Amino acid sequence: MARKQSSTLTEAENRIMEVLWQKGEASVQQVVDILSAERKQAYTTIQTFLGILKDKGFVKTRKEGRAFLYSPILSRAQARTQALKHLVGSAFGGSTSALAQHLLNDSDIDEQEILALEQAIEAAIQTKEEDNG
Amino acid sequence: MARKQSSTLTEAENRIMEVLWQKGEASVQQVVDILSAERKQAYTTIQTFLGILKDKGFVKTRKEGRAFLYSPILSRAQARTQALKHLVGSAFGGSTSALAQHLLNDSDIDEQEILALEQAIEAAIQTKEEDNG
DNA sequence: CATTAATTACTAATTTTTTAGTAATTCAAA
DNA sequence: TTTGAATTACTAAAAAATTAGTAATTAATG
Repeated sequence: MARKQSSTLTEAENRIMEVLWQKGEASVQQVVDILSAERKQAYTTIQTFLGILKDKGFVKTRKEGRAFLYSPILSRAQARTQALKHLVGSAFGGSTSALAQHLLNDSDIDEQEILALEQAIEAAIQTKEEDNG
Repeated sequence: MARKQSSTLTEAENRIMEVLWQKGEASVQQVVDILSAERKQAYTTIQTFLGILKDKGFVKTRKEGRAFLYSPILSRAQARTQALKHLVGSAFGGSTSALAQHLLNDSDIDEQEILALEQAIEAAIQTKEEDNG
């Protein structure tokens, strides 16, 4: 027996989704061009991954002339939520608080960022209070 | 060509490290017994993973009678830092702030947890101020 | 219309991850 | 001291992830 398929985007999938999120819509060739700046990859490699993303329901296509144009169905926020849930589940015992604690105490987040975070939290609390009446 | 080996713990590796973190030290058999409550796995499967973890330098062994006892070299906090860094790098464009923002706005963290988080942040700020004089 | 360039569809191969079996060893007990 | 159970060492194999090649198709252009 063997492993089960990843519920979140794999790294290669994520790189490609990043392009689609940035551009909104792109052909295989366009993705190749953009990714080639950082990382040389064959046209057919990108094509394969776009096919996988299509199969998984993360992108949709429309035909423009001879080529397909790919666009995201899964949003960046959705992907982030999935990835975060996955990490919290596997590495933080399912506790978001444990993750937060870790961010504050053990990781290399600096004071500047903590203060920014605090303000974000204040804002979030305001919003939630408004939501709940 | 193909993918490069994961820099962080894989899921199966993590499950086993979790046992070692909890117990401090354990034999193959003990890990099997503990994990079998949740997930039936062959003795040799656990043995293989402990070998992999040894190769990767994440655990060390000492011989007790006929059996080896395994204990963590990599701490849970270190593993969490690695996993978090990896996630922030791949899914949050390298920005810890983006992760924090996401936690507050887009994920399903509830108000209770946000309040707890705020207190943790207050405490963290206190600590950092003390550190910096 | 034939050639060519881009694109798609299909196939293939390698590494990692996950899982487990078999053979050999070792220590204890009958 | 042989038997047996636990353990190790080694091997195997399948699914997932990553990468890319080849053949077929399509559309434009000389």
